[in-house]
Amino acid sequence: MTDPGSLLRDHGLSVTAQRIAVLRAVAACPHGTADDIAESVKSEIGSISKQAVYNALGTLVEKGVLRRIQPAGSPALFENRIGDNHHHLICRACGKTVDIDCAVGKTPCLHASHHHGFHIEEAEVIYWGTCPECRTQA
Amino acid sequence: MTDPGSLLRDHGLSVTAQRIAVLRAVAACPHGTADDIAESVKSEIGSISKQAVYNALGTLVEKGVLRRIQPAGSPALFENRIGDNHHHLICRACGKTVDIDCAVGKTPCLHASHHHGFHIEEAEVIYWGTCPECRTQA
DNA sequence: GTAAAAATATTGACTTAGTCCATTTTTGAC
DNA sequence: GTCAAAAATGGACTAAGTCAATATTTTTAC
Ligand SMILES: [Mn+2]
Ligand SMILES: [Mn+2]
Ligand SMILES: [Zn+2]
Ligand SMILES: [Zn+2]
Repeated sequence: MTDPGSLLRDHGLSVTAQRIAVLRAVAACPHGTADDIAESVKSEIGSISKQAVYNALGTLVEKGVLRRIQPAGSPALFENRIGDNHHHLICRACGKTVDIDCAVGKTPCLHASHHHGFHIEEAEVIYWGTCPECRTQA
Repeated sequence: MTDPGSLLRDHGLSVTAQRIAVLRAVAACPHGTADDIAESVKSEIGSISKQAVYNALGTLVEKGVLRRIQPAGSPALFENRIGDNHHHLICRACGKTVDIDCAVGKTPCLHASHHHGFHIEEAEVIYWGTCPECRTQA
């Protein structure tokens, strides 16, 4: 991982213990919720306020350092794998989330057939299914 | 529209004033929120409880009569256009939501490149962009 | 048509995933 | 080191639902 301090400085952000810990936590739990991140940060630096977690995550997403995924029926998930337009496959039963490479590459992989005059910025793809573990249980 | 009474009966559901009104409301406001539906129902039959709205919508989605869309940062939306696997294009600025015909056949992106042993049931696609109105304002 | 059983609706408390805001603390620039 | 700007904290507040007990309506059986 890039040094969190430089990463923050490179994006014009002040370097705080909380932001550094949040960056480390996201690296440690990919596709973690704000709550997962908070727990991980607490175990690393002792304490952090809920608001600081949301602020750090929000700012870092804004700067393009992190990516936020908001699957239906789940709190938002965060990851630091960015810039490759990858997608997600989520288990409907247990919520397990895995990365799926975009079959087409790095450029936006989907083009709406008729765009109604909209300017399209992103095509978000979520695959829903059942993971191997949940499937054997059913 | 199919007669709401028969539609309910055909799916083994009891026919109640609330369910009929909810079906009419969804037909009247496609991509409406539970709240939109509730307002529409109230103007039609006088009153309905919040819970009855959620119950009716939930049951009808379960039976495949309605479809629920849950875009990031928005309450769930409901529609009665089902069975054609169409997608949605949403304006980031104002939330305007329009239908987009399914891209299957046009892109390889709808088939996960590597499915990690999951059984994939659905590929959900949401296009994010800016609608013509919001674009001229910017 | 009526009565009992089953399904549904109502009400109000409760929950989750956040946001808002006033105050305190930390950071970066000089 | 001083000071202004930025960030963190704590606590109240909100939106979008869910839960559970009770009341009402609908269906089924006669
Ligand atoms: Mn990912
Ligand atoms: Mn639609
Ligand atoms: Zn699973
Ligand atoms: Zn718009």
